[in-house]
Amino acid sequence: MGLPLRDLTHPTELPWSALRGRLLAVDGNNMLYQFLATIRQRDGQPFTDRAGRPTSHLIGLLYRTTSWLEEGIRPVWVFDGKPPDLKAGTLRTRFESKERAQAAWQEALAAGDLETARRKAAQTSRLTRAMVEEAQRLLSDLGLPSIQAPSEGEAQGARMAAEGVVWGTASEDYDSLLFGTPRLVRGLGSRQPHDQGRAAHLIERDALLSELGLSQEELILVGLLIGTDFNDGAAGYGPKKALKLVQQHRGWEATLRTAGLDPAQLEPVASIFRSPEVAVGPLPPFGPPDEEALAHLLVEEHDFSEDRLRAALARLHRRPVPVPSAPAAPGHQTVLDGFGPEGA
DNA sequence: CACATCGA
DNA sequence: TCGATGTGG
Repeated sequence: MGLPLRDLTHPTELPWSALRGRLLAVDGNNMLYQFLATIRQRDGQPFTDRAGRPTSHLIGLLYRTTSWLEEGIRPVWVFDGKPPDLKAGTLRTRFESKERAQAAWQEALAAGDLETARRKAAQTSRLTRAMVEEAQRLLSDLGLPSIQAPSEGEAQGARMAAEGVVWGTASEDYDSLLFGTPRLVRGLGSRQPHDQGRAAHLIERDALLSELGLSQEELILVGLLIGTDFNDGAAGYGPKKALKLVQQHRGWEATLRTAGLDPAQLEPVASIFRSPEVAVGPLPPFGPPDEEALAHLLVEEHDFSEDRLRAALARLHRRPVPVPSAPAAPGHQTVLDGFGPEGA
């Protein structure tokens, strides 16, 4: 998933407390996928309700968002819409690797190798439309906004961050940097002991660009060379070699040709990053949780323990008074310019 | 993922 | 009291 930009970045540590009162566009598909991969039993079986429907995504969503809210982090979940046609190859490759993982999972189980079984099972995770809809229902019952992007969620989040509607984007993938997010927060899930100051990692686009001596256009060029969800990349080019080539500033076409790529063919890929399809409209409001609806969804429909739900909800009542997070450009009418009323 | 439980 | 391990759904 995503593109391997990690080696080019130098993230700074970002304590959760630094995010208090801030709005974050959360990559919903990315997060839910992580939950499906991680929240499993020893043999790799996902958690299910009594009807056999998976619940791992709901477990992760409930606990993680209540943790965030308790710290005053204000998540705006953004979900993928229709993938660009150019993503078809990536989607097919992912499907095939899931099939292989499925077989490897069964093999490991038969061999009694639980550790391998769990790892392979994680790779079989599939996020269905139904799971996303349930997650959106859960968010709505929690009183949290969610946004359905027309296409890539990372693009939608990046635009919202660039417009100052949210402070930054949260994802484990690096795609939103190519989409122009000013701030990417990674590791918002890796929790440490509750008291011992949890920390995420922050990548700031401006700092990244000046460190690498690149423009935003050139960062996209690096992406095209190493490969994105929408193109294969140049043979023999990884992050290091791609960066080195682009740093020679030979221009768009010469750079691609040097790496054996066809500039004309890559133009549509570049335009996905430069001017992606994004939604325009008011930011849905935050509101108070609907505890009855939550009990119905989680306890009655999906067999959650009532005690655990209550414990999770108790953390919402402990949440700090929200500090208004300043939009970057007050007074300017831009996409998603609305700020709903604060919840209780 | 977060929480409960257990043994050093 | 704390890391390791188990449980929840």
